[in-house]
Amino acid sequence: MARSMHVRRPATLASLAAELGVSRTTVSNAYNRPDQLSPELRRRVLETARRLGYPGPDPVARSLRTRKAGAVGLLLTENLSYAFRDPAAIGFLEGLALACEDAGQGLLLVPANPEREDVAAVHRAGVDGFVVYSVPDDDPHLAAVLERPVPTVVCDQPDIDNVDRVGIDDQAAMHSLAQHLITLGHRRVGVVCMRLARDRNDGFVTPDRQASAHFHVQRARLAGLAQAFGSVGVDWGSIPVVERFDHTTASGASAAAQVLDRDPQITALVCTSDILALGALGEAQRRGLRVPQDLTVTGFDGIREAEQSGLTTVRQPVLEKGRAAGKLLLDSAERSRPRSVTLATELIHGTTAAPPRGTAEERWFGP
Amino acid sequence: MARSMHVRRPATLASLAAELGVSRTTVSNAYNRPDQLSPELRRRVLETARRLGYPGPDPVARSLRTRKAGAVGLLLTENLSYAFRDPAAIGFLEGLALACEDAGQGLLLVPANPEREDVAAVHRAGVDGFVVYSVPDDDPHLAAVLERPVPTVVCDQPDIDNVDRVGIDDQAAMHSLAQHLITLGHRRVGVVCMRLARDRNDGFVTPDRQASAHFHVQRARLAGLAQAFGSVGVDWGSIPVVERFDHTTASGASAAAQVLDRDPQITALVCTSDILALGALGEAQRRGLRVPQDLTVTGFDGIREAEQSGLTTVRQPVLEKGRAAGKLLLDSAERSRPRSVTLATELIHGTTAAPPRGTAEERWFGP
DNA sequence: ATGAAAGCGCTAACAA
DNA sequence: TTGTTAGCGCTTTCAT
Repeated sequence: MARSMHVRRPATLASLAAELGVSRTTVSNAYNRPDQLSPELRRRVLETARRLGYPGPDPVARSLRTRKAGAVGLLLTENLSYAFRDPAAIGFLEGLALACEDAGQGLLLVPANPEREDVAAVHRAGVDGFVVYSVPDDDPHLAAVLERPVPTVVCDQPDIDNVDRVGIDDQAAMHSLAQHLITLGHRRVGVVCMRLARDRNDGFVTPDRQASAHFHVQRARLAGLAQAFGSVGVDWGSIPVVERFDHTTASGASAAAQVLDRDPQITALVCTSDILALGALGEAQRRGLRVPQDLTVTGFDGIREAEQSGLTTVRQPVLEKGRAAGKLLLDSAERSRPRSVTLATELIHGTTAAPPRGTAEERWFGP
Repeated sequence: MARSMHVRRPATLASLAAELGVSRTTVSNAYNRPDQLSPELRRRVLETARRLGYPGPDPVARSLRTRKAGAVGLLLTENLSYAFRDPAAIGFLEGLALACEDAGQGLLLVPANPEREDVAAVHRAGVDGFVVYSVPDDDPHLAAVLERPVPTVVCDQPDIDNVDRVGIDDQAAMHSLAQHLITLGHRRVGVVCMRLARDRNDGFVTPDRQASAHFHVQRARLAGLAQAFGSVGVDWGSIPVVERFDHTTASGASAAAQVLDRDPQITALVCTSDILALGALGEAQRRGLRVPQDLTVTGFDGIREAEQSGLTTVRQPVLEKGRAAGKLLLDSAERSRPRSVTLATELIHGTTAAPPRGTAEERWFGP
């Protein structure tokens, strides 16, 4: 297969028009409005274009003129490549990609490194709108996005003035999971959660930090737990809650260890994500704790790996979330803005939750 | 969190300059070259910008002027969302994202639906270069990319004039896997392969179609097999080769069934991808065939799921491939083009390959 | 069916 | 340090 040689842009629409002795309009029409042109002339234009190595109208110049980039920007909290390591994020991406595909729009992954506060990439992104996926509410990248005069949809985020939103009711979902554990008889529990703010804090979390977490999702899930357990008389302040910056099974394992070391008497370990829960499961096994007989472990998200392990968790429709975000953004019918979509979740009764040892409940539910 | 209201772009660099009574250059410098400006003036500019709701220089206009889009385009053979369902593609994407991130470049997923021959998305993409991942060599999207006057890197593709390339030696890798099977004693084998061309052909494949496959990767892998088995006297034309358009475990299962129905005597089933092999494993189980005692099954890629199943396969460094592609593209040092990177592969001796039943080899290797 | 004129919003020499 | 001058390459009324 051969390729024509051209290092520098060899021809422009204007030079092509000059060569042909026609106006720029005509050449433009040859590409964009074939019907505005005699077929014969169009053929001549296209042929001359080929001969001159004219690659067709420059997309950037066209974008400037038409005020349309033909792409949607995606802002992620994490290193760009993280999106491809977290199953939940992958599901979200797939859904979003689906929506973009349907609309013939590109999907631009914006490199927003949370370490550097380099907002330039947001400014540089030539897109018609942004989707923001689960970033801390004080993220400078988010602020930069909101300053751009393009429509935006935020995911897993609290309401923002005049901005569309899609998400789930994290607090209610976690509340119902907690309720389930309470019904089983659990009162003395431990918690493993994801990053609560931009600073790294691998360790125990004060109630204060819980309440003021900058990641909406984590704050809401913890609030759901605190509320449910608080309402049956548990002193939430005394419950060990351990935070991890990195979202990996290894983090889940080490966090679980930290909780279990602090209070070996806990009967249940609630994790705010499946990934963390999977790690916790590993740690339990390492310690010879049988799940669920000796220890109940729960997750959140409903990723496939969790399902395969029989994890008790909350399933959320990640793909749908992505698709909804895309649809919302691309559905430019400027109806009642801002719009808000809250998707349903489902409590998954897996095999990793059971009544605590030696309780009356255990006899009812079987050992 | 509040957001300023502006439906239409409210201000431009020019209007801001006018308001301030300074030149456009000065405003531009305030954003792009802070050092070319007295701090005081800069402060005034930025403050007035905020007051007027000026969101900073328009990225598209800037791109037009600077001839830099700050993004890399990715062209995939499949529906855009497919990339997020195939583990190998995900690994590639992760690697590519890593490289982009390092360079502060965005990654634009170009919606190239293989069904429609709609090349417009390629023309519309405002990018500084393209990475093309495993498309058929006659794909019109590929042709469109090659016509764009930007650098391009192709993956898993035969050499193209003047275009950088990264890949593995598919033929050699498959040859060595075949050699392994031959050593074990297999002669009567069946093959399950991925899509060989743009048309759907779910069924048996003629030798002709094998040799003229438009997907380089599949063609090379089949060639490696044919060569290895041919050299020990196997009549490759009599070997059942079944193709599947969709790349799923379900496809692998049904293709395996088709092969086994055609020739129940085969001792080994060679699949050209792990996904297909995983499906084949399921089908074998369904038929009560023990692997590897009754049937040997092999894959290709080395995805995690394969590793977990103990699949005998060829591991290729998908993440590295993505990263190498990105580096090649972004490393604009215009050295000796075209450059070509061939990464190493590794034969994984899993637990799904053993000598055929009742052979001398079986006695040597154990049952 | 084709052309002329008027920018889209910005940056980069080069001057002052 | 700041301003002037020229476009980057294209599309789009509005005429003809």
